[in-house]
Amino acid sequence: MRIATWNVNSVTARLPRLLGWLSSAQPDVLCVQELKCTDEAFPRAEIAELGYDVACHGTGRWNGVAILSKAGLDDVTRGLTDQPAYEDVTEPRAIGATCGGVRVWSVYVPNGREPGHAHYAYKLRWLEALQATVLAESGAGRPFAVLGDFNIAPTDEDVWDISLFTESTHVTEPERKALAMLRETGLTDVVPRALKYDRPYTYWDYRQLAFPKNNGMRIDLVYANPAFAGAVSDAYVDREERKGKGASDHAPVVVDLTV
DNA sequence: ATGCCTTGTGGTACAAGA
Repeated sequence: MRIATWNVNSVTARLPRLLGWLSSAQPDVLCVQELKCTDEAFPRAEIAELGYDVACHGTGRWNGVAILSKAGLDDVTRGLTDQPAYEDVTEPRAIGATCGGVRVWSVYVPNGREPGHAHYAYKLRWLEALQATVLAESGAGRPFAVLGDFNIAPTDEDVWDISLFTESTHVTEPERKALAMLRETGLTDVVPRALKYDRPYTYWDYRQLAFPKNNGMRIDLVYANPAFAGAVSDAYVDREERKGKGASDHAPVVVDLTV
């Protein structure tokens, strides 16, 4: 089974590239983030034509997550248990489903904006809710993984120049502690191969030639329980999809499983 | 060339992204 995650930065703007990538990479399951559209506006028919069942969770111009599956799509859950709100809005940032016996969550962790900002505190609270959901669902022998845009670089090596991040989110100790807590519940960081250069970055800013300079970050992660991680036969970042006109600023992360 | 930001919304700019 091939399972992938991709922050598409608007599913409607990315639709031609999304359809092309689904056809060429042929994932059985794709976790999508940053839909930037309502469920009504989601391009369901075009994706269904490629053989995918769709479960989406979007409300409009910000956020939005989905799971596309050719392997079954059961027990869909929208939102985390006790998911915190931001400015009184519980945002569409998490959706779970069971696909061919594999439980997956597609998540778009809040950005945080800057340390000290209310959005940063919200990010940490949100990660606590994610941990509670993981604790409730990742046990037993069923393959389980949280895939998505975590907006956290797990180590200093996961950003192109750590010296530029002294005042920034994505690399702070509390954010990394939240990832460590997820690992302590039994999840493993499934680190993909880089297809070029030495680090498997998944995001490059649109500005300042970040992609040609490989000024990237690894923030799109796959956190898997032992049954999932033990079945991984390969994992890579499809950086080819970051090239050219009309690309998302994130590249897909692809994981192959023996199940 | 992988190439100097992109998106949706609302209105002829702006917030948000990380």
